[in-house]
Amino acid sequence: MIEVFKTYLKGKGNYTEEELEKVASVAVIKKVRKRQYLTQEGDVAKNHAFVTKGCLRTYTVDEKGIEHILNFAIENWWIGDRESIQTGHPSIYNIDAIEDSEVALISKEKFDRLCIEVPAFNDMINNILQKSFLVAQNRIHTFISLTAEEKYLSFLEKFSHLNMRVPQSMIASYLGITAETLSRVRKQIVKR
Amino acid sequence: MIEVFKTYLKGKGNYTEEELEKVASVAVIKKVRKRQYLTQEGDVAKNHAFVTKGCLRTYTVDEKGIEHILNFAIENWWIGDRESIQTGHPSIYNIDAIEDSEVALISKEKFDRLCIEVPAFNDMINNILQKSFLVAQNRIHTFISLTAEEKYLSFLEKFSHLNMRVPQSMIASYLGITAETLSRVRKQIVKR
DNA sequence: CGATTCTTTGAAAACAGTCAATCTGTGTGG
DNA sequence: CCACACAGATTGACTGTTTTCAAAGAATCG
Repeated sequence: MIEVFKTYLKGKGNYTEEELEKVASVAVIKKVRKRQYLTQEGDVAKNHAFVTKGCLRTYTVDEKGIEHILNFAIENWWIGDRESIQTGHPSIYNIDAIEDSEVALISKEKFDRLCIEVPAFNDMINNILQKSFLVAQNRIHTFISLTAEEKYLSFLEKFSHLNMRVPQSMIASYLGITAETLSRVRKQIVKR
Repeated sequence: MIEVFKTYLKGKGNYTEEELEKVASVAVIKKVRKRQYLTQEGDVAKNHAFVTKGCLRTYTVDEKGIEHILNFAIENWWIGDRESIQTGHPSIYNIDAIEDSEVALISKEKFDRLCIEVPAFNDMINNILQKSFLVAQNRIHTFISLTAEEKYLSFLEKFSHLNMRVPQSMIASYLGITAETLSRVRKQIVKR
């Protein structure tokens, strides 16, 4: 499945054949089965992860035991707690698989070295960061300005492919509403 | 006030004297009076802005005329719609001054050239981007997991300095709640 | 099929929003 | 210096939305 990663790299940057090999060679493929953790709250995250297959999520669990999903990642997305990786502090997030999945792991050290030694890689990562920031900004805007129903509709517009793969209760969590509310919201939408 | 910018640069990256001058020399100082726009919805943003004095905000106005504040920026913060600057699409945000302010403007072209010609600048910008992303991520987490009161308390912990300078109604908007709700929340907190 | 997970539904309670009125502090012009 | 206007904050009464809790119904999987 390293091919998925290589194909992705080709599409995202101007890599020479050599550089491509260099990047791909440091990645370690790992299978993560449904419900299995990639990293857990309290761990110090050591790896950046690129999803080659399946679907994972980043989330926290509060005192009441309620899960709050911060992100989903499917094929061709990156996942991982940048904060913990960079700072070396324990992560506050859990990451686990929603489907049987496969990821390409790159350790912090190797990742940082790639950023220095392969300019195309560095540029690619910064582009992704830039895009991630805009997506986050956008999501914040939905939280401060939209109702539950509008948030769901906006989610469908942007991430309809996720809607097919992820349980509704998790989408509700991602939107910051309860599963019951989402169920009712959907009923309302269908009615019209 | 360009000195504020230079001091900031010195603290944020390993610049030679030359590089420092090069960066500072492309910045154009602009005064923005209270309530004056820096950019308006529909404009194509042309400049990155660094705040040397005062306080500005990024916000949208919905169909009902309600303002939704996405960000504040005070001294030593950057502000500007990266999306519009990069893509050349009209901005969906308004940026205006909350206090009489002063910003250092750097045009897209000059900014991009600095990123290429001054590695320290490029690194600094990417560091800021990384940090901005983490802050945004964190804010998203407050939206999906906290009540109005908890969001306000969390805001106070992180941005008490803003609390002193920004009207409550704007903080409410930033938190995605109404001014009335914030007022009641504060009353509750004082009671205890 | 039985077990488990996910979704839907109902009723009541909690929470936040709306609208309108009042209060407070600040600054301006006469 | 006072009167007045204005912006911002508070309060009350009411409405509407969302959550909570509990139970019942689908759907999925071994």
